[in-house]
Amino acid sequence: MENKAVKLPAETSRLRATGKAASARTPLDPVRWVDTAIDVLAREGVAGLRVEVLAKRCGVTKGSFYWHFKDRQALLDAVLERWREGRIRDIEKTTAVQAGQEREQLHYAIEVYGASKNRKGMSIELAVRDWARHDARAAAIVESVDLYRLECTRRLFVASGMSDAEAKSRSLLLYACVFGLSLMHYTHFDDNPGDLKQRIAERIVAG
Amino acid sequence: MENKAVKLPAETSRLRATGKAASARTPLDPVRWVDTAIDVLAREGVAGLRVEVLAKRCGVTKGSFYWHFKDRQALLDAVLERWREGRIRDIEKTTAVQAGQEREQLHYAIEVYGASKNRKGMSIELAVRDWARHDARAAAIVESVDLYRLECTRRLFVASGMSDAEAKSRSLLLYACVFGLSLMHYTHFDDNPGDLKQRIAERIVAG
DNA sequence: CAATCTCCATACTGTGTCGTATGGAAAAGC
DNA sequence: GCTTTTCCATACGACACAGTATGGAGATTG
Repeated sequence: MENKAVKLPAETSRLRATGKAASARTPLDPVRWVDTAIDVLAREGVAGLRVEVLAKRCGVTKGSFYWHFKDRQALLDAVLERWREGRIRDIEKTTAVQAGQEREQLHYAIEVYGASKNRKGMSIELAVRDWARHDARAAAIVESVDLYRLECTRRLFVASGMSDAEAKSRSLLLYACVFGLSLMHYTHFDDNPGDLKQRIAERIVAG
Repeated sequence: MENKAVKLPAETSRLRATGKAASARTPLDPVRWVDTAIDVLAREGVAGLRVEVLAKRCGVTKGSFYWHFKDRQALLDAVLERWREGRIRDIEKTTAVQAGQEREQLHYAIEVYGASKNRKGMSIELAVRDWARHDARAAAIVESVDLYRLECTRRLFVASGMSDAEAKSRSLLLYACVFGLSLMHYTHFDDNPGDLKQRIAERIVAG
């Protein structure tokens, strides 16, 4: 009666993955709800995650929502969990490297976050972080993700020949700078932002 | 009829500055409203700036608010303007230095922002920055403040002997890192955060 | 003392939101 | 074919919020 949200996700998900488009009757599943929720989260922040708004974007009404989720908080939890899983996978992919290529991989990690192609990902990132400033659950998720990230890049710095203490500080510097840059507006500060970013990246990873 | 908000601010302000405590009849002025608004902003973000909530915190009702301000947006604008003025003054104070002490002053600037004593200031900072992600007026204010900050620290880096391009990148690195650090949760990453911060600061300002 | 002005309370409308209750159409199971 | 289950629409109550209208108490001014 209470945890309908976890009911048969694999089954319905498979059903939608068969290529059967949104025909006469294609039932929504929690996955779809979380998808659109993250979309809205990226553009409006957690305050934009309102039940009726999401329902309209899904082409249904609230009735559907409250069948799939116990309440609004259940959706928020699902969004957080999904975000964490995605981040963990992403970090593992980004920091996987063969020996000797650690510095290049660190540069790549910085570039990926700062890339303009990844604007949506960074919007989600900032939205979740602001969310975490007022919500304990979000804060816990963010902290766990941060710890994982910091640890992965720390290993890269160590593998590239740094001391453990230095590697830790560099790792923290890297992510702080990446996130900090994304919430600053420096378009009119320099006419060559590419050179700026290059110098900054060099300062972060160079020995 | 429309811009009551700018009505005699100096006069009423002077009246409250005479030491006359909140006795039987001490009228509120826009300054008081903005004060409490910034207080709420620090703890709940711009979403917490609701008219009736602020009124309750001021010990009055909405009637008072709509006498002093045209609407909610007028208060938000006043908050932004006040924030900018405070930041500009603060930057000028923080980056004023006699020749030869530029590096020490840069270290001091980093320390001030990262200090735990300045938590409220950083909360406001982050709240305004998140606000700017969804509001054009806030974005304009943040950009102007950022430009001023970047320029001030850039001068310090130049005065400490760096090239102009390097000074620009260091200036951006400094603020990006300061703000980025404040929205990360790295408490459990290292048991000696002081050493981490010291290394990071050194990496930012050292030649 | 009367008129006016200042500052705020109260009451109201209208909208947006969460959550519940209930019914109903389509599919699945027997 | 009938029943049950699945998934959603509709209607409703309760509350929070922005903004307006109006009145009224206290101070100020003439």
